[in-house]
Amino acid sequence: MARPSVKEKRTEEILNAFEKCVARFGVEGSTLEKIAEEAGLRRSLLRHYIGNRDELIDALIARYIERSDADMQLLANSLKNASPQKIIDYLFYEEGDLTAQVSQALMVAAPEHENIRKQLTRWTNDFHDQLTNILKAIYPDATKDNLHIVSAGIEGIYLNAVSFNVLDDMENMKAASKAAALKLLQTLDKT
Amino acid sequence: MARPSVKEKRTEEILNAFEKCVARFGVEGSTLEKIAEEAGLRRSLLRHYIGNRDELIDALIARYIERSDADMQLLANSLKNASPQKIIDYLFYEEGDLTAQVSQALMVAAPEHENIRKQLTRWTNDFHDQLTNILKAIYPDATKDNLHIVSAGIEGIYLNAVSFNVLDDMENMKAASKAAALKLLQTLDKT
DNA sequence: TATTAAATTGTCAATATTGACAATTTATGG
DNA sequence: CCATAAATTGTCAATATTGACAATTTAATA
Repeated sequence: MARPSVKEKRTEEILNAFEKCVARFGVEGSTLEKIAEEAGLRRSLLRHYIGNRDELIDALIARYIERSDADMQLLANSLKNASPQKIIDYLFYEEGDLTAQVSQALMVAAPEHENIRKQLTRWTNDFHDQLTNILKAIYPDATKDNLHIVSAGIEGIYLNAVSFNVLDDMENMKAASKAAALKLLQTLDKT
Repeated sequence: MARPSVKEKRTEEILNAFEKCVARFGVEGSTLEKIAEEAGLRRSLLRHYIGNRDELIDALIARYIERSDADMQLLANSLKNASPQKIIDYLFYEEGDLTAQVSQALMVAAPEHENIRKQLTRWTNDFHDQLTNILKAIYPDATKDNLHIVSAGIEGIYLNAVSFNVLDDMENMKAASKAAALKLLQTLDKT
C-alpha cells in the first residue's frame, strides 16, 4: 500500500552513469554532481539509493567484478574446444569501449583503493586461469609452462588492445594486435 | 647582481612530485596541494614556477613525452642488431614502476585532454615504428605484415605487463608475459 | 478518499580546491 | 653595506565538492 519501489532501477542507472563518468574522467575525476547529471538525477538521490562517495565506489567495483566474472564464465563455456581462430575472434570482439576504459581507470585507482586492488588482482588471476584451461582443452599435449606463457601473452595483447580505444585512429594497431594473439596461440600447434 | 635562480631545479622537483601523485591518485586526483606537499613546497610556488593547473598538466605531459622519446632513441640505438633475447631483456628491464603507472594514468586522462591524447597517440605509433625497424634489422627476410604483427604483439604484452605493477603479487604473470614476448618474437625465426 | 511508504526536491553548512596577488625574505654583485 | 632580482611566504575571495537532513510530492491500496 505504498508507492512502488524503483530502487533497483535507480541503482542501475546511477552505476551506469558512474561508469560512463569513470571512463571519461577517471575515478577521482568523477564528482557526485557529474554522475548525477549523467544519470539525470539529483545528487541527493545518489546518496539516498546507494550512499556516500566511498559506498558508491564500492558498489561500482562490486558490480563491475560481478559482471566480469559472469562474462568470464560465458567465455569459458563458449570456448570449450573452440578453434584457435574462434577463441581470438571471441576475445577481440568489440564489447563496447566502456568496459575497457573503466577497467583501466580502476587500475589507476587501485593504488589508493585497497578494495579495488584486491578485486582486480583476483580477477586478473582468474582470467588467466580460465584462459589457460581453455587452451589446455585444445592443446592437451602442450606443457604447463607453455600454456601459461601463451595465456599470459594473449591476455596482455588483448587488454592492451582495448586500451587503444582512448587514442585516435588505432584501427591498424588493434588489427595487428589481434593477429599477434592468434600467431602466439598457434605456437602451441607444433608440439 | 641578484639572487641565483633555481627555476630549473624547482620545475623539475615540481614535475617529479606531480608524477608521483599521478601514479598514486591519477591526473584528476592530483590536487595542487598534494603535489606541493609531495614536493615540499608551498602551493604558490607551483603557480610561480609553472602556472595554473592546466599549465602544470601541459608541462607534465611535455616532459613525459620528451623523456619517452629519448628513451625510445636509446632503445633504438642499443638494440640495433641485438639478439632476440637481448631485445626482450632490454624491454622488460625494470625501469622503476613510476613510468608505467604514469603512462596508464595519462591514458585514463586522455579522453578529456586533447593534448595528452594526441601526444600519447603519436608516441604509441612512433614506438611501434621503432620496434618494427629494430625487428626488421634482425629478421630482414620477414614480411612487412609479420613484422608489424609481432611488433604490435610485443608492445602490447610489454605495456600490459608493466601495468601489473599496481596489482599485488604479479611476479609470475610478469615473468610469463616476458616469456610470451620472446616466444612471439621467435615466430619470426622460421621464414 | 485517506493512508502510507517511497520517491523526489530543496537547503544548509563544512570542507576542499583553485586563482590571484600582496608582502616579505634572501642571496648575489658592485 | 647597498641595490636588485629572485625566491619564498602569506592571505583572501571565488568556486567546487561533499555530507547531512528536512520538506514535499507521488503513487498504490484499503
